[in-house]
Amino acid sequence: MTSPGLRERKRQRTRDALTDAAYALFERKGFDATTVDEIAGAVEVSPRTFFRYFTSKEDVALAPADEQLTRMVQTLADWKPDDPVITALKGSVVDVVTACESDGAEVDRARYRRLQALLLESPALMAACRQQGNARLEEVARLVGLRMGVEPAADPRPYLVASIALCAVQTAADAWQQHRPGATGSELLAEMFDLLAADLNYPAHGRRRS
Amino acid sequence: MTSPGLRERKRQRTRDALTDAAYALFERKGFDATTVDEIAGAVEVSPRTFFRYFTSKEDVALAPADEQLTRMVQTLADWKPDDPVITALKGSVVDVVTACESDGAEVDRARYRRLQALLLESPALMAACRQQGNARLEEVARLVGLRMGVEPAADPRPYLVASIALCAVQTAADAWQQHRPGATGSELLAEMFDLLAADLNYPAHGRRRS
DNA sequence: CAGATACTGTCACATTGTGACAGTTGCGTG
DNA sequence: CACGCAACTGTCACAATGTGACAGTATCTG
Repeated sequence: MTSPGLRERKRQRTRDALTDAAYALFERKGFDATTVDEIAGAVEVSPRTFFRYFTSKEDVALAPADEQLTRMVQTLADWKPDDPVITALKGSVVDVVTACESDGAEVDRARYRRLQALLLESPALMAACRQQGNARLEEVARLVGLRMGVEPAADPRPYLVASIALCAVQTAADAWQQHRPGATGSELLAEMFDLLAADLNYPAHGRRRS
Repeated sequence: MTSPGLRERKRQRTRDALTDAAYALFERKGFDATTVDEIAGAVEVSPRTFFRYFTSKEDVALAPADEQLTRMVQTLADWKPDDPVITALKGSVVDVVTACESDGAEVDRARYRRLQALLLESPALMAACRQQGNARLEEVARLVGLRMGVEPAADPRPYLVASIALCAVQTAADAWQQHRPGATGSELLAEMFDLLAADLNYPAHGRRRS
């Protein structure tokens, strides 16, 4: 495995510098009040160049979450094929977050936490975040469809299940930030997935069937 | 009830004219390719005035959906208090859509259908749509929490249930547009809510089939 | 070294969205 | 009816995001 080449290393350095500068400014001024010009200026780079690394201001903020999401989808794709859908979904999500919380760098964990706060602060960023999740929906639905043995193109159920899984992740993130900032993300995620089946039937005990 | 006054009528006419012009242009050129300037120009109004009626280009496109959503939340709030959560959610959503499909004007139904197509065409509009749903999440979660007898501020489960309900609506809309454009919206919605409990446990009872 | 390739800065531009200000028009009061 | 208030509108100016085109510079490949 040869060295990545000077050009690529430089490019990665610029990208990291932009991310760091962006998060530093977000921390200090908030997401909305920070402009792309400022981020680019902090790295001594033209604003035009910023848009060659990130497609938008939201993109740089959501980049860490996007990597996590990529890992989750990949883990789901590789998951033990005999497990039921809900087990595979819960397992891949929990595993990725657990790995991050135990192996990940401290700066990364701080960044995820910071991102949660930014999401509460900026509706625009929240919208971009939901859109980002939605962009993976197709792929998750495909994997879910495979596992359920149905065709996502003809049956909306895989989409429904995939959407609900994303809901659980989103709700866990909200709970982490708003209700129980002390808990670990993996705990909350596991809780959410465990709640899914139970709550939908609420109050199922002693009700009429059909 | 007295006459609304000339001023208010005029304002409503302008608003309707903007909506009509917007949808006509969207139909002809698509959402992204239509500019606010064109919409305003078609009504002989300054672009500045457009933004006094709608906060954004997305807003004018989503206005019909927003009204539906308002009706659904209202119906949920007034729903028979003894029904279980899932029944109340399904019932209020289905009722509103059913009422629209039987009593609503033809132009309205065409507009909902057109809006679905626009959502598929424009990621920006889709993002705005999800944000719009998310804006009601707080309120829906509050109503769900009341019905479940728990406090949404301390327990994330009402949020989870509310999110999932919105997922079901969204998925029904997708299915309507993509898989079964012939079906009625109320049919599909009822189907989605009926699927919720069953699919989440899939295949909890017995075996996965391969 | 030499050409192909990638990266960057500069310039110009379209679009969305907002604030300030002034002119006009409908509405209620005397 | 005349008056003033409040709402509505247009114009101007402006900030910010995002894109296309072009030229110059650095890197990589042969």
